[in-house]
Amino acid sequence: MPRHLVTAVMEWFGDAARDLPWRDPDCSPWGVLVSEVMLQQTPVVRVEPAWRAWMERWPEPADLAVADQPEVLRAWGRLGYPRRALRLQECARALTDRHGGAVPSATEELLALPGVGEYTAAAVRAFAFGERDVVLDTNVRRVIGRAWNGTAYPRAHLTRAERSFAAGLVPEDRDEAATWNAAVMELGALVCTSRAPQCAQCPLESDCTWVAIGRPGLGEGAGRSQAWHGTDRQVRGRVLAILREAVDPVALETHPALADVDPGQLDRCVTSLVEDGLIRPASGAAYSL
DNA sequence: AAGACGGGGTA
DNA sequence: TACCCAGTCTT
Repeated sequence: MPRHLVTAVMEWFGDAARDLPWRDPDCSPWGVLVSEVMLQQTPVVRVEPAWRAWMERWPEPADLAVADQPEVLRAWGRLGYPRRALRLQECARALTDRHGGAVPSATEELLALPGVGEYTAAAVRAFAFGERDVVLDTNVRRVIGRAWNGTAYPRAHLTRAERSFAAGLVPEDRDEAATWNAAVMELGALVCTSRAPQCAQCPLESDCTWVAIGRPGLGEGAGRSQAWHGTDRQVRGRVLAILREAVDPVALETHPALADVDPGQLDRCVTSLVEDGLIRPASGAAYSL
């Protein structure tokens, strides 16, 4: 196992690490957990201001647990996947109910929390508690795949073999493990990017298997572009955007900003939003957060 | 194992 | 315009 690659990434991180508020040594485990949930599919630059406002408003799980849902959804704003906001509040309630208002450090307890899956549980353990764990997000998988395995893009699903290989890279030492997890993720986010990797800036360039074989497959593994325009997801987003801005309940089916939406699709989306608990029927045929 | 689920920045 | 992003949950 070429350990010197691991060392090179950790040394690179010493100079290149971004100064992010949830990396502050004084940041609470709750702050780390909030950041990780927000960062699920939303880039750092958009999360940072929302995270600061969120933490100022609800500094502890107990604060968020008793917040009004419409306020929570408005604070979530345009981060996307708003069901995460509801899960985060459910998570806060679970923390106050089951864990005395604190974030647990045991994997099993973390995984039992709403909105916390394999990645987030590992990330909280590593970044909030300094535990030695295997943190595998899309960045880490891409770096390992390229530098050690010579593949341009990771598979759609995490395999047992991939998890096992990544585990073998994590340093035995607790502090080094924590540094490695943050460092390799940062390398994937800043240098070993998906579309346009900056190999000339990479500490692994001279040791990278993928570079050695000529960087094959760049731009290929992209898969089919996910449809967006006119999808239910887009319509749901538009409905939510209207209700976030509204002071009073809104009659959606006659709303001018939704006039171009097929009535059947609009009805389907409104129904699903109600089922998801994101909106609720108000007076008459109007809806609100 | 596959599909659903937001939204905006970037090339 | 197309692609990408610190994933999770449901079926």
